[in-house]
Order: sequence, then structure tokens, then C-alpha cells
Amino acid sequence: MRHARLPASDEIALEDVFHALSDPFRLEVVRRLAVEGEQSCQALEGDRPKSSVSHHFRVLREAGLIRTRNEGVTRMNALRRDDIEQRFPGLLACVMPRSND
Amino acid sequence: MRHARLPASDEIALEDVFHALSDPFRLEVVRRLAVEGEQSCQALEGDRPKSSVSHHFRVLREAGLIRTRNEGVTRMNALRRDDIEQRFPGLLACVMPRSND
DNA sequence: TCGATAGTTCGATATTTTTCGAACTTTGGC
DNA sequence: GCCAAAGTTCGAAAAATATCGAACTATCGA
Repeated sequence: MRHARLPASDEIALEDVFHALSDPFRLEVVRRLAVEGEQSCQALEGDRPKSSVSHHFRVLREAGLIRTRNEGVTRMNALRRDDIEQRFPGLLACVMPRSND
Repeated sequence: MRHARLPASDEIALEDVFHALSDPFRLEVVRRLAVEGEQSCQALEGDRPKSSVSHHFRVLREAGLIRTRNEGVTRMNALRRDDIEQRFPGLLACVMPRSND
């Protein structure tokens, strides 16, 4: 299985990150990965079809926000916390929900 | 002239902000307003037609990122720095360009 | 009042994203 | 080897955005 390209930390583009996070489903995925840690796609899919979920994970992956590894038959997605923090310090903190949201 | 609605500080939505900033032209406008302060639309238009520039300023305005006031025949656009900082602390700092961009 | 300047709005087209089903791939278990 | 589970890829259709010219609006100055 060919893997989607994953930008290196210093190749992560701010425009791509912003675009990835401008979708409510993807923003929520990032928040949950931040809070709950690594998750399978399935664990985060709402009621949407797998092809749609897969699409959104791909956008996050290509933007450089998440990394995916195989774990048996499932794929575990993790936030690239350190890479993002290094490239854009403070960005992840902005993404986390606060009281009045 | 009817004015586009401008969200109150606590109505600014993160998704909208991210969408607004996911476009290279708009991101650059925000950066320049941050560095150079209030500017007319004209001062920031590249070589694009006015209708396109106006569209992008509107997206920024409706996302809550800028405020526009009339100054004679021109319209001056200012970053809503304090409002954004209050709503999403640290976000503007992420937007500012750094060495390896 | 007449221009000229600086934007805005409208409408049509083009481009980009999103959505979703169907077919396909990979891995693990029997 | 075969089947099921978990995703991915493909393709087509729908929805959202962007682009640009033309017409319109508001304000200033002569």
C-alpha cells in the first residue's frame, strides 16, 4: 500500500494547516487526538461513510497534522504534536476548546 | 452603504478564522496589517482586480479578523488584534512569519 | 454639479472541496 | 486458502469558493 506523503516538520505549511482545521469534523478529530491520544479512524468517525472519513484523515495527514501507523488490521492516527509545536509554537493550544465555545 | 456584519469578539468562530487564513493572499494581508498597521485595500492589492480584493477583505471581515472604517474616500482596514487575542490567545503569534518560511 | 477615486455588489464561469458508493488492498484469524 | 475487518482509492455528482468584468455607491475636490 503506497503511503500518502507526510511532510517533514519544516515543510508543514501554515496555509495547509489552516485549511485542514477549517472543517468542523477535522477540527474535532484533532481535538480528540490531542485529548485522547492515538485513535483508529473508526473510533472517530461519526456516522459518515468510511470513504468520507478516510478523505478527512488524508487531508490532516497531508497537511502534516497527523501521522498514521498500521497496527494489525487497523490504522492508528496520532497528532504530530511535537512537530507542530516546533514549527508553529502555540498553535495547538489555540485549537483546544475553552469555556465559551 | 450597508455594512457587512462583523462578529462580536466572542462570536468569532475558529473554523471561520482558519478558513479565512487558509488563503495565501488573505494570510499575507493579515500579516501586513499586523506589521504595518491599518491599510487601505488598495495598498495591499497585488495586481488583482478590485472585485477580487474586495471579496477577500470581506471574508476577513466576516471571519472577525479585520474591521473596516471609512476615511474619506478610502476604507481603512485594521486587524482586530485585541479581539482575536482575547478570543484565541496566541493565534496571531502563530501567523507571524518566522525565519524558515 | 461633475469628475475622479476607492470600494462594493452582481452574475456568470471556473476551480476546489466534499460526499458517497463500489471496488480494491492489507492484515489477522480460522 | 478463505473470510472478515479496517481503510484506501476511484469516479461521478453536489456544494462551496474564487475570479473577473461591469454596473453601482459614496465621498472628496474643483
